[in-house]
Amino acid sequence: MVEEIGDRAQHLLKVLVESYIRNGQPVGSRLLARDSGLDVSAATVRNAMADLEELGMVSSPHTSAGRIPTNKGYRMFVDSLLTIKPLTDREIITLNGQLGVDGSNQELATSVSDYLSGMTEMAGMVMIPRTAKRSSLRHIEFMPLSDHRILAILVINEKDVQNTVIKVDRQYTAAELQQAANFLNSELAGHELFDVRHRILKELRETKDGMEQMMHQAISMAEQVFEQPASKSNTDDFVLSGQTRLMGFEELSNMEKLRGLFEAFNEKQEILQLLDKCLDGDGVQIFIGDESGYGVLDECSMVTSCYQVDGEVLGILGVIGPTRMAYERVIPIVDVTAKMVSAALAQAK
Amino acid sequence: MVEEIGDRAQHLLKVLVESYIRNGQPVGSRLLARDSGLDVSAATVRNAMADLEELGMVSSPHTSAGRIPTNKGYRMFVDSLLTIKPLTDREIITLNGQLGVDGSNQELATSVSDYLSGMTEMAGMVMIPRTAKRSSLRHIEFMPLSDHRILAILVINEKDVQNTVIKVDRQYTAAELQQAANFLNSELAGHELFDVRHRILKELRETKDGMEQMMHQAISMAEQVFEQPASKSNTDDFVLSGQTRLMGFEELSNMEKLRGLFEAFNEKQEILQLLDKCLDGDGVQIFIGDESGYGVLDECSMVTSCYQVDGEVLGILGVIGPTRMAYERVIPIVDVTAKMVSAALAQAK
DNA sequence: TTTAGCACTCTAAGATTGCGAGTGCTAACG
DNA sequence: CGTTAGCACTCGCAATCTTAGAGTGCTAAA
Repeated sequence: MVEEIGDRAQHLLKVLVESYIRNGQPVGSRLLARDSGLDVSAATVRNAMADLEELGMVSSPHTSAGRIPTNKGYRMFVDSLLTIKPLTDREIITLNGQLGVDGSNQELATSVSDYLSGMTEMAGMVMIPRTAKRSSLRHIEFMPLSDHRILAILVINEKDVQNTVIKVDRQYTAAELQQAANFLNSELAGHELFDVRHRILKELRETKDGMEQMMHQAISMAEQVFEQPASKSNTDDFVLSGQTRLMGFEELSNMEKLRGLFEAFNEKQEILQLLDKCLDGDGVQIFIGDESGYGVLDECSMVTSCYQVDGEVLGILGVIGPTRMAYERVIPIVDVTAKMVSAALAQAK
Repeated sequence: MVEEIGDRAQHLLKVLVESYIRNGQPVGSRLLARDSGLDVSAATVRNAMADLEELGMVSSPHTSAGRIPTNKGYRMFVDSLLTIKPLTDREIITLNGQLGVDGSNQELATSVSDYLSGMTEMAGMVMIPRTAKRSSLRHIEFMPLSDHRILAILVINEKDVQNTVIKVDRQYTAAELQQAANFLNSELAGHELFDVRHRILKELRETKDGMEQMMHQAISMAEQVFEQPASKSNTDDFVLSGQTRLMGFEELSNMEKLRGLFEAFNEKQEILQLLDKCLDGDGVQIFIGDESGYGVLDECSMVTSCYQVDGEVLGILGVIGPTRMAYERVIPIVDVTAKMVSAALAQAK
């Protein structure tokens, strides 16, 4: 099971991947022998290549081209061969300047995503998971609409606003709704959304009898309100930017592939699912090619990391680009960005 | 100034454009002579073609290819030669089924845009102009945040909510803010947004002295609130869908062009500006190629129409696709869609 | 004014060729 | 036994050439 790879072969693989990432050209034995720094002949390198090919680390596009890394080769490269290149101070300062904590989460996410895209020249993404355990209800408000409908406005977490239309069985006056909102605010404000969903139900069951009619109705309205956001607000907490940069890469010049990719971006749903998987892992995570089991990402890799406050994961950010990307640069960028976002959020709390 | 084109030449141009739209191939004189239905020889057609070329209606990619229409040729075609093909009843019914008036404007716009994209197999777009004269303020509400900031929530037009963070010079209590909101609501609720922007200023000036401190402050808060939305909410009232369909067209297989186009979609700003121009015109309007003076739309055309209620224009909708599109189908689709949206909105009012 | 005829032009698609890069194999070497 | 040099072989790429076909413009006749 354990695949044996000699030190020299490992080194050669490393140099090969680096060369291929730099030039995008299949790497031949002569060139590799020269660039490796080892004092061996091309023939020796060829033997090593044959071994690596057998292990599925490299492959040749055709008989007389050099070798290119396979996904498995990339995997080995990033897992154990990669030499990370730390960010310069200047780059870190730039990032810090971009991070405004003033705006809403949406705005923060957008600016971070832009930053990631700009630094890597690929597509940047930031996701705020919908479970959002940290979000607490600040205030709730009702407003009568026509046709037995009510507009409910939730203020969450200091700066985010969410609104939902619910339907009720009769027309309510503004005063009635005010009363209902007052009641709900006194009961629920300050609690976390997750808890709210459960406390509501409990309260309804337990104190069903001894309550005023009005409160009864207030609670059933609240129920309606808190049912929806889980599915509806899903799409709003994912920001992607710089997609068009991906059009510049040769490996994505196939229109079919590219179209599939962009359609996936539009769907969001599937990408989100994929990102969900990263929530568990700590530190930078990398999906190479279709490791994600997601066809359209064939020739792409995702480099992600989660950001967190007080040890609790708040979300995921990262970049998406061609598999042939400069990992040694991209990885620290994603890593540092995640840490700085974490810090910024902690400070803002 | 008036360019003379004989009846036969016009007919030939029509057939040529139709043929080119269908096949995407330059049209030669022999084929054209046959398809035109006229009883003339290819040589005669050639003479006519030479005239049309001189007038700038057609051009040949190279000496021995057929002719293709120029933008000017397309323009003449859609202006005076086109035979519109009405929609089938079934298509109209489908559209009607898709139009839900329940949701917010945003949702309505999305579904219409999807419909347009689906029917034409190109990109659909729906814009709600930001001037939004019809939108009236329903309710305003303040909520204290930390650091001398206040969250202002506007309810507009029955179902849309907008929120803005403003900064003030001191901390206000919830009660104070409630009082301010009450005052503003009594003064402003029910008025159109456009008017509100102006009434506020007036009122400030005129009654400056005889007012309570609180109201003074309320007004200056309101000023801040109504300043921002003009620029901020610009981006939210434009929906585009099916962009990826454009990737299927040969004329857009040039990566540079395509990228420019998609970047323009992301910017939104410039497209909106363009759409603004259509607001004046009545009925279906068509931009062919770079008539818009907007480089990235080189090989594209836009077909738009505005939708309105009570004779007042509410917004623009339309499709964007390659210049070589089936106008005789697209035009009625856009036309009918605009009318049905108008009707749906009138009914909902 | 229209038409037929004709020489001419240009492109797109094969076919052919040579070159260069790179391989795999084998035999020799330390 | 790992390493190396040598060599025949394969393959793709680009350049060159060829050919077929489509279409044109021009001219002269109807």
